[in-house]
Amino acid sequence: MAKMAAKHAVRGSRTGRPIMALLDLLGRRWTLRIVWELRGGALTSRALRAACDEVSPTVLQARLTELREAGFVELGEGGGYGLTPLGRELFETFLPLHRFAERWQKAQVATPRRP
Amino acid sequence: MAKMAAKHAVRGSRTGRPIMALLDLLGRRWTLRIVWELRGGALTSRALRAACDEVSPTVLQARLTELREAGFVELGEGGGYGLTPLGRELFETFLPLHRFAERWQKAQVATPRRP
DNA sequence: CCTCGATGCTACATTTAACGTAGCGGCAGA
DNA sequence: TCTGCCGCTACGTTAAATGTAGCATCGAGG
Repeated sequence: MAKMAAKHAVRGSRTGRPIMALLDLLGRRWTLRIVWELRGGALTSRALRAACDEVSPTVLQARLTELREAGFVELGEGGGYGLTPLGRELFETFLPLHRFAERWQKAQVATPRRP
Repeated sequence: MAKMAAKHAVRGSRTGRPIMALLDLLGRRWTLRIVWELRGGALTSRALRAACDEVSPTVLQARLTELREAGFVELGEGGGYGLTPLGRELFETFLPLHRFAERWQKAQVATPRRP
């Protein structure tokens, strides 16, 4: 199998199942977090970096590029990154995760660790 | 507040916001994919590995351990990994992503790439 | 008993991704 | 002009993922 495709094709995209491509894209470090932090509106790259616990700008730019190519994020006219309408849809798609996360934490403390 | 569990605490767990911990956990390679592949029922470690495009067993075991500690996955009596009730809830939480992914792919081909 | 095959899981060397720090060119305001 | 922030990049270091091989264990068949 040749390496094929451009820089880095989304893993799983060759399967033809878009869910695989999406799961791979979102399964990279900071990707989900970035979308989450942009939920309240556009942020400058530096503000976004601060919101993401001071990610290294290398990864931040890489993720932003990927997210822009995926059509989820855009760089506004006057600067600042924001979600596209599609990106906002994506956010709302996994928004229920928020409430789930809280129930999960309760289950965490309620469930004993490995004995 | 200090939960501070085992080896590597989930990044973001120190923020006290469970969504951060969850986003970090799910934002690791193959984690989302693993949950996805277990949606149809339990799989043996090797079958799961095959389903995940032959991930290296190192990462697979690491993710399975994390997912088990998180209470999303369990190792059945007679062998084979399966989702716990909580894990199934998690899956159903980001199940809408599936339909979104297909709309996304259409938007992908409709949107011009880099000229 | 003894191999055979499959299970869950690990070792380890290599490759890749992420990190951390510094800095670039550009542009607006003081 | 001199700050100060903008988006973005270079580059050396550290951490994670990959790929291949193998271990111990168990159950079914011979």
